[in-house]
Amino acid sequence: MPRETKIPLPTLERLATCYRYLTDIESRNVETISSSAIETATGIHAAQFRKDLSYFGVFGRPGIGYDVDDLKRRIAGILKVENEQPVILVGAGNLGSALVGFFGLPQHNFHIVAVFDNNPRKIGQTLWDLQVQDVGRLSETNAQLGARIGIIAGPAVAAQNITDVLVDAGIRVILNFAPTTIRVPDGVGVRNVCFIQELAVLSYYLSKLPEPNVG
Amino acid sequence: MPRETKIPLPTLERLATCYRYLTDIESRNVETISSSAIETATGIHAAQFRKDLSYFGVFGRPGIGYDVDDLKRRIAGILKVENEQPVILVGAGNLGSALVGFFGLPQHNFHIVAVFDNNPRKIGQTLWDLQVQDVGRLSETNAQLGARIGIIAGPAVAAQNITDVLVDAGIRVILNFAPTTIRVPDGVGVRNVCFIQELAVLSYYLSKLPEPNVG
DNA sequence: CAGGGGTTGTGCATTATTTCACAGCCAGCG
DNA sequence: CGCTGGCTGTGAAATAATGCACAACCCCTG
Ligand SMILES: NC(=O)c1ccc[n+]([C@@H]2O[C@H](COP(=O)([O-])OP(=O)(O)OC[C@H]3O[C@@H](n4cnc5c(N)ncnc54)[C@H](O)[C@@H]3O)[C@@H](O)[C@H]2O)c1
Ligand SMILES: NC(=O)c1ccc[n+]([C@@H]2O[C@H](COP(=O)([O-])OP(=O)(O)OC[C@H]3O[C@@H](n4cnc5c(N)ncnc54)[C@H](O)[C@@H]3O)[C@@H](O)[C@H]2O)c1
Repeated sequence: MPRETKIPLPTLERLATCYRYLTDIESRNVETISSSAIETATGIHAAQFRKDLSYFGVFGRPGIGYDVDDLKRRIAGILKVENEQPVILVGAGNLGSALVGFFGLPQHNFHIVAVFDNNPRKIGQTLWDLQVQDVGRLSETNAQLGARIGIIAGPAVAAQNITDVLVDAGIRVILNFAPTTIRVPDGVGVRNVCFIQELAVLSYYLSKLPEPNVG
Repeated sequence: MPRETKIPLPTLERLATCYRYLTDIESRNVETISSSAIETATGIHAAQFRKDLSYFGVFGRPGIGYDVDDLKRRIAGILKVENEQPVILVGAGNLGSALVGFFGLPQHNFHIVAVFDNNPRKIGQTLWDLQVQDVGRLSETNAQLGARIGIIAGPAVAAQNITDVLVDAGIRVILNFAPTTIRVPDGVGVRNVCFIQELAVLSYYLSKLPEPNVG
């Protein structure tokens, strides 16, 4: 029963998917859930899921399954999403405003606590309940906020620049929406989200799909 | 030299990343590029990249590297992104409007040609240069547009519903932004993009990161 | 035309991840 | 209490993906 071995990245992604699902069904009054029920709901292979949990010493009850409430708490503990976490966002454009207004974030304990931009026209504007601040003062501001998670929603050309500013301000992990690869020093984590890339892969799928068998 | 064997999904994702990068450097007048240069720019391991290309019979020149222009065209051909592709979008909310206004899409040949919603207040509104249409008429409209790529930007509770409508209208691949797992019939491709999941994984990283070694 | 520095394509070893399959456990029931 | 149907945890086998290492190749230079 390895407790602290290296965890495969796919395992973490599956746990996150599952966590999302558990928050869903929590509202309905489901008490316990089996790994195979999770498979049908999320597409995660049942044995895979059980093994994922076993990495962390999370166990269900044979013959019964997992206690929904407990399972959710345990996964939250693993992913460290039990407590509210401050997040700062750079780039108050189209995507940035959508993110600030996205209620799904606070619902999952991620709170955007500050928004920055470098455009004088944007600085000072109010986005939902936040005032856009000058990116030049990011470091200063974050010294007080203490956020360690940052989101890049600025243009690709500025992404590296923004990255450097974020890292300088003590940000330790970055979610990057700009369609470009950013360089970070060791000890800083990055995940890229690129819609175009997703569409490109879908486009490939599309070309390989058999013709529809409609009458 | 396997031409039409099963292609690993990571290979496609890497090609998409690389494609994005190539469009970047095309503007500057770079003629050729080596796999190791691609590695430093994108983080994709050089040998890996060469192997990825070899699946498709795309070859560079030993001692020289790859012709940028040609390579870009070849990858575009693989991913089938050489020609304009119509895309339809469901959900004219925060995220939906950001997507419609996102110039990166047409730049990469993806054109959002119609937007649908079920909220009477949204229907008829103009989003950039598109008028929001009633989702009830999606199938009818798409019979003319012939789009085969669909984007879901509606709420999670409606996602399955929207999926069914899309599939019914002849959509063959779906990019799903709703934080829920959707079921599709065989022969329909799906990719999910879930920001919360990304943040959750980052949150895990964060907890495992060594403390910053700042003086 | 020989030699050198640089780069590719790819078989093979290595590492990572998934899947199988089954012993062991649990609750309910007669 | 003993059996039964259902579900878990996990070692071992299978599959997938990556990284290595090197022959083959190309251009340039002298
Ligand atoms: N809009 C979308 O749906 C969408 C989708 C996928 C990816 N993206 C990517 O997200 C990023 C933002 O997209 P958008 O549509 O919101 O663009 P946008 O132009 O609307 O917003 C970009 C914002 O970043 C600000 N900015 C520019 N340079 C900056 C800097 N150095 N420091 C701080 N702020 C700076 C600009 O002033 C602007 O407000 C882009 O990289 C885009 O490719 C957008
Ligand atoms: N806003 C973000 O930054 C963001 C980020 C990540 C994921 N998401 C996800 O994207 C989706 C949309 O987010 P949003 O912030 O734009 O929400 P939103 O509420 O602003 O927009 C949702 C839109 O979908 C429409 N809609 C609802 N039911 C529909 C149906 N059955 N058919 C057609 N249209 C329908 C609504 O009328 C509304 O216009 C949500 O699932 C959300 O979780 C949003």
